[in-house]
Amino acid sequence: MEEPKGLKVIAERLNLSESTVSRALNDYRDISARTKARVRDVAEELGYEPNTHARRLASGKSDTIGYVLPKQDGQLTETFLGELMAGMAKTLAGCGWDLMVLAPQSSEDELAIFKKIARARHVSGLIISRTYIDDPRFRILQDLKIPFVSHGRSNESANSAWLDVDNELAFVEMTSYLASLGHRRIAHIGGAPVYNFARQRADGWKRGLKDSGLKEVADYAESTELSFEGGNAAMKRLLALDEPPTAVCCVSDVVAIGAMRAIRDAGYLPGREISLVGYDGLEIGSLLDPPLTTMSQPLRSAGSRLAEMLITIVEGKSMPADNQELFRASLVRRGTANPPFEGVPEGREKHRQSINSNVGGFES
Amino acid sequence: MEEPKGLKVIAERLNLSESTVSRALNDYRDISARTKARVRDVAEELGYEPNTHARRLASGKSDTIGYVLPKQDGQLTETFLGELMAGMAKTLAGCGWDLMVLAPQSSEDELAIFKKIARARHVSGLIISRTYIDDPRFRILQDLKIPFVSHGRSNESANSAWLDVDNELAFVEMTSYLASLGHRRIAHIGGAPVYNFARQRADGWKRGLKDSGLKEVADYAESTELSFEGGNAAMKRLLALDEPPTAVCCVSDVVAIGAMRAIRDAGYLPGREISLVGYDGLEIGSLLDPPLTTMSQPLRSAGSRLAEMLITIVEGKSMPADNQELFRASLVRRGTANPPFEGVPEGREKHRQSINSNVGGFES
DNA sequence: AGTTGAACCGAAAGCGTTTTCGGTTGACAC
DNA sequence: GTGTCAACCGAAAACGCTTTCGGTTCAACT
Repeated sequence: MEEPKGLKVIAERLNLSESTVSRALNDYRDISARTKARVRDVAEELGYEPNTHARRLASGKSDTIGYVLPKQDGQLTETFLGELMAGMAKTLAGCGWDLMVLAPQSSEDELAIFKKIARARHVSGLIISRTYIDDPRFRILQDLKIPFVSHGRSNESANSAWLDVDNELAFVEMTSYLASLGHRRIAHIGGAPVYNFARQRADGWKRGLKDSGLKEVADYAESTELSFEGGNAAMKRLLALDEPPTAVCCVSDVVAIGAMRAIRDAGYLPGREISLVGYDGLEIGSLLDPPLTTMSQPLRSAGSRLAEMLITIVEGKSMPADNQELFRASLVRRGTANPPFEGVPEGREKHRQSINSNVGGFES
Repeated sequence: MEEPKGLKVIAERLNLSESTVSRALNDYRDISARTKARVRDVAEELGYEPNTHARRLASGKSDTIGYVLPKQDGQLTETFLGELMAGMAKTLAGCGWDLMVLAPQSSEDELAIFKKIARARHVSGLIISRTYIDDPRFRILQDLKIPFVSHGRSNESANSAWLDVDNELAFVEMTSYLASLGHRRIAHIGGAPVYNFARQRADGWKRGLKDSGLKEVADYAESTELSFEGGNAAMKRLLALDEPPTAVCCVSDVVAIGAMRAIRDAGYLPGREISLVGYDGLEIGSLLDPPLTTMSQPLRSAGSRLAEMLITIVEGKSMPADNQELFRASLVRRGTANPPFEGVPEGREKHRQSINSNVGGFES
């Protein structure tokens, strides 16, 4: 028993034409309220669900947007992906849109994907992330006339849509906070200067120094890769300076944790001899010893907002340049940012002794 | 100047019919090699890209599979999502398939999504994760005749497709490893017993004890939520026992890190007085102090394999029950698993003193 | 010469919607 | 009555592809 689906059955059941049924379901206003109600009832009763492909073919819309996963330099263990995508998927679903994931393997692959989308148009818009200071994707997407929103700004993003966290402000606050605790020698461990957020954060640090009347020391501006090892290595370099900093602003929690390790290895206690603040608000930071002070940013709402913005752009209801929003990060005070250490050297010695008493079998 | 896309243009350029062009591009074998070549050349030259919706409508296939995000109990900060999805998206893209993300907000919502898919069929198959011991979704999806693969087994998964890690074996190995180091009092901090992996891991621990000739102590079987706090609280309970364990198998790295905290707070050093092993292989564990010994599982390849399996099932090339695969986790020896501590009490005292010298401002 | 059968290709019927364009009502005003 | 205007609804043409069903050609085999 084949049960023929579709508008057809509904139409036959009601002695209406398919077109009337279609318009009734889509709430056209040249269909009487009574008819609409009857149609909806029958549709409900039959469990009717429109055929997505037919609808999209006929209407010329795709009701789909794509999220471009960051190209994986190494492992793709971003903790924010889940929250971000959940935020997007939820709001999209609310409007009947779908979320598709694109996972380019390389820049060439990414370009090929973009070109394909530009032609096939089976995806109406894109959300990109991990933006670079000079990010060629902005122009490429504009040239290809693919609507998009970026999670993060770029030099190229002046007249495109974006949602970003005010990284600079966050690092101004971070730096000022450390200064207000009494620190005068505040360093910065930044990320690779290709990433736009890395530059913004470094700028914030510089401005924070200036605001607090501190001068910028060139040796205090470190830059490293966004990993534990990166933070570790950078902190080691800072510690080797003639006059090491007493506080460090870290570009990310992961880097900060690497730095903590270096601090420990040098026989100090993070948050005591050397204060530091991370960025990301990772839950894991709260369980470290001592728990990592950090700045946290909203993620789910960001995903949601990104989706909203993109939809209005795709539908032509607003211009890209009118969709630029700055979210704000907030300081999470935990244990690694404290006033400068005034203790006697013996504290340091004692600490080194016990912390580093290696029981054997430790590999790192 | 409207440039008409489609098969039509190609057909006209070559004086062929649209149907021939279509079959040429789809490599039908009743088209001569010469014609195929000519068609492909022109298609290439024109930058032809078939209209996805038209193709799917005509063929009745959707070439799309959906990944169901874990329902978020709390924050969705799974570190494995990125790798897993990248793995899926990559292999899917290789076959011309799309990956769509579904983010159910609740169980009811999830059911609604399933029902919709069952009717609209715009998604040909699903990948689900975070399976429960008794997971209603297995039967629901079978009843709705939606092809699916689960990442993780369940009581209900006997004749459905799944890919899982041999959690039990992993924990047997973990437990045996600790026993081989000389531990006799080995505890387990498990996850909520609704999750199937939690049960498997607990079972593995029990079997590992038996294999090593150790007897299972009821008080050593802790169960908690999968968070830092959960691990922390469970470890506190273990430490409060008359005869605390000397080693602990933790259901996840996150839980293990929480446990480490409790160990420290009690004045001990993880890996010295109390050994522990986590599970997940999180990179972050390697930068802890001491670095966390753990079991790591392959993720990207799992995502890739899940996608492959689902495709063959959707295409009817294999039965669900024939697609059941067990991956294997591997031990990552780092710093928190060592032979039982034989030291004198003073070591402990010294340690407590310096570790807990609270500089002030620590919140946790 | 007639038959057979590959090997190739075209015509045309879908696939299930949306949307344009008219056409038919009936009410209401002139 | 005739004209006008809403208010409703139906016919039919897309949308761009796939796929079935033949049809033609030409070589090879009786």
